[in-house]
Amino acid sequence: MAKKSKDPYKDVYRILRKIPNGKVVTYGAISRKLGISPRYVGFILSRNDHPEKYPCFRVVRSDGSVGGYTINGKSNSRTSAQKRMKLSRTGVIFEGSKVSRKSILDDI
DNA sequence: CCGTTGACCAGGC
DNA sequence: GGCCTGGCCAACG
Repeated sequence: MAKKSKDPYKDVYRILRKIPNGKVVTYGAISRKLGISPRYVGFILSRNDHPEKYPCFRVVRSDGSVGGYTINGKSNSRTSAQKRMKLSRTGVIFEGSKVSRKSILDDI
């Protein structure tokens, strides 16, 4: 049941830590789990204080496209390319420009 | 209090 | 694949 967290930031980071290698979660799955809007999930990740420390690159859009990626307030084609590289390096399978459905955890 | 903005989602064309 | 619309919740000025 999607109960609202008191500290969505903390819960998002906790979820990131329990994603196994070679898997990703969607913004929607997190939003349903925490009872917040998917937009807010992205907003939280964009304000990630430690982009190198937390595997925020393991969050993708529901259609399998990688979505955005912000580092130090910068988001552009280069950072999204980094996101894809990190994903493939951790074992995530790509089908063209999208993440394979098999690599996506629809529920947490 | 109100309007705008977001690393989104689902549905339609 | 693209574009648009309505909805979502919180943050910000």
